[in-house]
Amino acid sequence: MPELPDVEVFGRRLARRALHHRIGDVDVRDAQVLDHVSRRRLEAALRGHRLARTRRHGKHLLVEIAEGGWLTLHFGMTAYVDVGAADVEPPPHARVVLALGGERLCFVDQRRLGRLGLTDDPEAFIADHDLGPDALRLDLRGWREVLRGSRATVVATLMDQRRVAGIGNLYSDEILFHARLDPRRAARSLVEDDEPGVRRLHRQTQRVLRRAIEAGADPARMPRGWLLHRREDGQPCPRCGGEVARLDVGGRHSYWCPGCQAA
DNA sequence: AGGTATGTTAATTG
DNA sequence: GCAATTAACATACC
Repeated sequence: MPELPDVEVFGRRLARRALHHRIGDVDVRDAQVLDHVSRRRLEAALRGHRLARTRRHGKHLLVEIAEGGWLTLHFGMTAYVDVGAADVEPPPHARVVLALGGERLCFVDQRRLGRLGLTDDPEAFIADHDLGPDALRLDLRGWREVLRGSRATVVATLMDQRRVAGIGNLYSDEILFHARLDPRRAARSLVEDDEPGVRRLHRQTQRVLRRAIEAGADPARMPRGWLLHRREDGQPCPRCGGEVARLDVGGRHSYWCPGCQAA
């Protein structure tokens, strides 16, 4: 599930409960989730040290280690951060568990596509991963640049982490729905002859992502009028009642309303 | 048993 | 070089 709002929520959870404690045991239960770092090196970087603050870029969460360095987390398809009391059993599929005083911090990942690593330099980390600007920090001018630079469709552009970081399948559909844009449309055509469309895209990206964060990234708590409750071919559109359609983009399914997302 | 899943990356094709 | 497509990764769920 983890797109920008999910990662933001994980970061806030961690910031609220896992900072400033002295780290005890570093229990790597499954080394497969370690990203180019050995158990030894991870333990040396963490044990006896403290987490100082969090920072998010797109779908990546970075956690500064007070004594130096940053922990990097990416959540793949199924990973999340769990913080609980030290005496409560970690959830199933906890892959890395840090002891933090009375608490324990878990990186949990059923499918093991998530990754946890270390970096000394967040900027270099972002550059190495070829990440574009974070979707929430992109202003109108930034959007024009992103769209102008792409020859792909607007839906592919939104999901391309190298162009703009943080938006995946679910939220690209939601944003385009509220911005009333046809996902198949060429990104560049927006800058060329649809300034109002560019403005809607900017505005709705902000609105949708912020609102999703407020809802704790839990779809059940998001507004009833949102498309994500109707992600199935033939479901009624929450705005016009027309049929939601499926579009296949890059091997996954995207949903939109041909009735209200004009070409 | 087979299809599906909100992500990333490499290989392939046009 | 760019964009689109496909497969692979790994695993639980329906």
